[in-house]
Amino acid sequence: MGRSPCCEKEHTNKGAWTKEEDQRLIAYIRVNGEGCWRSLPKAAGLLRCGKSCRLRWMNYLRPDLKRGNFTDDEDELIIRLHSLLGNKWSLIAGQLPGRTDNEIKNYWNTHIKRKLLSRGMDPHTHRPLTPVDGAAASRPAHIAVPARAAPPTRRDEHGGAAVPRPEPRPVSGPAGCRHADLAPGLPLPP
DNA sequence: AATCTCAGCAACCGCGGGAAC
DNA sequence: CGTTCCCGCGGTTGCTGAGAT
Repeated sequence: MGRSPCCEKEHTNKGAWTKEEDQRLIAYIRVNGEGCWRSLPKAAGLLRCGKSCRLRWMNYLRPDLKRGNFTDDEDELIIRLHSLLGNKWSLIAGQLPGRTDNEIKNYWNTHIKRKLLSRGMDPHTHRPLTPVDGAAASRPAHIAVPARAAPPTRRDEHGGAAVPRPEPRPVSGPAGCRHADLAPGLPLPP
């Protein structure tokens, strides 16, 4: 019943991606487009599970990714969307072209949380932390406000897995797979 | 100069929804 | 109609490098 036999998890690599793996994945998707992640690794000659390939492509290799510091506008938009949607990172990412849910999630946890706390706002409820005045006064002691200048350190190397960003290039749609792309966008409230 | 601490980020894990048999 | 499987999402982990001591 059901479908054909499923993904064998043995004989798959884990951890950081190598340049060669990246290039194989890019090359395959350039030709065949996104989608059918389960069969992709085998077809592309990768010893990875489809899930891992999808993640790598979506979060790092996609040509339309921005890969840079978030602007103040983006910050504010993320904060606003988070107050409306909660931790629906994929929905929030849908409103920020070139940004991924994983990137936004990481950015939220490392930067925006602190930003809100320094304003005296609860990052979860988006309400003032306590009735008492002053942001710093109400900040929990264990939560540090930007301890460092937080320079825009974008480690393009991670375990030697980084690869030069591929030049932007339209990718053909899912080749025969059922799922559609993420909905184009949510109507933003006034 | 060496060591320690912590921020930042890529990648993994587990689960739920929904489509394919 | 029930079962199986794929896809995508959110949460978490672990590694790396920069700053502090």
